[in-house]
Amino acid sequence: MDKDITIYDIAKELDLSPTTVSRALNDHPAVNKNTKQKICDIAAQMGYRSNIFASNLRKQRTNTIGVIVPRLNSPFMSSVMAGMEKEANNADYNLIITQSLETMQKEITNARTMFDSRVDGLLVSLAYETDTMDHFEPFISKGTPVIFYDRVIEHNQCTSIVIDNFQAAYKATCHLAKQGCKRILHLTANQKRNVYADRLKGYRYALIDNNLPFDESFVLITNLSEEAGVEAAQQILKMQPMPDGLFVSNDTAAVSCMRELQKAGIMIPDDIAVVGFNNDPISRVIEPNLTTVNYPGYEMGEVAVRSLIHHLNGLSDITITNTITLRSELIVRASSLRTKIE
Amino acid sequence: MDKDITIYDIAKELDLSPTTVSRALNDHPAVNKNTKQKICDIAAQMGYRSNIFASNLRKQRTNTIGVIVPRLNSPFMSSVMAGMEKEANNADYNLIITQSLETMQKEITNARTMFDSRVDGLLVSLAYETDTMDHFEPFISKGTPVIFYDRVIEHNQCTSIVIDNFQAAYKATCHLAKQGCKRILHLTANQKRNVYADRLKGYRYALIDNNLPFDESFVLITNLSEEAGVEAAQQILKMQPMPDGLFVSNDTAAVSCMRELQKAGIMIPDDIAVVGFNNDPISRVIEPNLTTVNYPGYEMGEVAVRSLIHHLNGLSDITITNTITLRSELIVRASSLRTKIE
DNA sequence: TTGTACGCGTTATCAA
DNA sequence: TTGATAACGCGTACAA
Repeated sequence: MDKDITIYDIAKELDLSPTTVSRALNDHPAVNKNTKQKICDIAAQMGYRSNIFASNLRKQRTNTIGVIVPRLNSPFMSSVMAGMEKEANNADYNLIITQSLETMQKEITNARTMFDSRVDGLLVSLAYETDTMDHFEPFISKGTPVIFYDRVIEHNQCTSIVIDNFQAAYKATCHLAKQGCKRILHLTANQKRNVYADRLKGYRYALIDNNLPFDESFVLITNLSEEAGVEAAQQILKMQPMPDGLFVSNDTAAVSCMRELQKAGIMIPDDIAVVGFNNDPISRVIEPNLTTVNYPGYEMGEVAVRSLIHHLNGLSDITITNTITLRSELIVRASSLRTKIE
Repeated sequence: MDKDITIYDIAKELDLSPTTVSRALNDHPAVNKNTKQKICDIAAQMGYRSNIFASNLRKQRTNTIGVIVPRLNSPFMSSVMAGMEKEANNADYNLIITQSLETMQKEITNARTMFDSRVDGLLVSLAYETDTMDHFEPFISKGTPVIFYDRVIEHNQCTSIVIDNFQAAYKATCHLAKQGCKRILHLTANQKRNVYADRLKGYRYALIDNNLPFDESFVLITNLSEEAGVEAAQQILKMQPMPDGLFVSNDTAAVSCMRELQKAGIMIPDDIAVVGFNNDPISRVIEPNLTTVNYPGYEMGEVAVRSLIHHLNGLSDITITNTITLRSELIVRASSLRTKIE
């Protein structure tokens, strides 16, 4: 339990002032080259480590970015985190990460923690049920930048980073229609969240543009978990006529739903064609391979952190940028490719 | 960009001393009930938020835990992170997370960052190539607890949290042997890491106990990526005689290897029986479903944080506890279950 | 080029 | 029960 070395210890050792030591250690130009060398040498030798708290307290800046994420353990979100960590690390920022576990209550608590931690900026993907933005106001009014990613919300002071969920869903649904599907069911989640609302919209417009009727009962709102996929399959099996196409808002639910349908003897894609969302690893493993939308999570994480840091460095202004949209694409695989069209 | 409210502002407002305000806000017993109420009320009203840095600086404690992880975006590691975050959140600790990306260089840099951030404790899973512990010494000599999880190393001051990799591999290999496999190949990773060294050992002992010969060329050391699985399959296809059993140290590589073998017309499990490791979601999706070792990542994360916090609170002493071993189990699925034994 | 002196916001100590 | 004061370690305006 050694005592920490401070700049005072170094100053005493070299008979200099703490000021000079501080300057030397921070590459301040106004310090003699030799002095600087001596200071750095002895600092290393004594095992000096700067005290971040004292420094932060003084500088009113933390070099820390707060991240609020619904869940850490999904393939998509863990890719996002990986991309964020890489960029933050490169720019010498730390990442404080918390999960809302899809509840607004935890999201509010997390925001408070982030605020108390004086993060320089905040990256947020909203929980399913969040329906107020009050917990982010303290950041806004303090001038701390807030960026939303994936599950975003319109806010005139915040940038959003998204993919074009409407377009992606539109294309996915059109693809199913082109494969001859007439009764396409959409399995998705809470309509409070842009990602799911936009996808539903894309689905509806695609139906219209393909002269297919919209049926309220063909939209299933769930939490998109593995279990939700199974339950959806059970509902689908009871429907008559059964849907002949399925557009699911994530791959987890798409795959579990497919498997449950297959267990019941449904042939995919011939009886029901299926499209998922995210391009998770399982989508490439399920048989038949799942058609899905490639969602560039890693890049989204990189872009989010990069934008935030740019803004913090005054190189850009996120209060002007409204939305950054990343490219996504439909990856067509066997689960939706019909050999013979009806 | 409002100015932050401090305890001085509150003190002035109520004509009290900052000391009393501080006490009231920290539930100190020696403060009048009414005074306390008044202080808390006005604090809330003024939007006071404690400055963590000032507090940390003064208390020499940060309520922050550092986590070093090889990669964030693997199903196993993201489960571990999720478990850690949950426990940390519950105990009012923050988590600073960094990835080493499997390089020792980054791991060292990360450790420095953590040290500078004055984390109260450090949780580490080692990179493939790490072969010195020097970067953790500063923590040890300062009395900051370090706990290793998953990829651990023997250290007389640190607890390790693991599963019994030897036993797990032993059982997996014996299972293959019982299925009639005579030539079992082991696909694994860098032997510097306990997890892979122990599994190789378990594999070897299982061979011995089943009267099967050990063949150096039947141990493939890779990075266990998806590509590595494909390359392994290509090597396997060239072998003669080909192996008839395959024990792979993670599911990612096991699955990609299986698929490549299947493409070449190999029947699984009849030509080659396969066992993976981790119980990732893909293991339940691949056909035939992959026999694998269930590795409780979420629990490992919880246990790691819980142990650390217990230690920090003086409720236990991790310098005494050598190792915490979590339960793991072989999950037998179709990829290794032979209908007819040779 | 170097140094003096103070403030960042909190908490611990001691005294009243 | 409350308050005055110092200290945590660093960075910076100002002075030399």
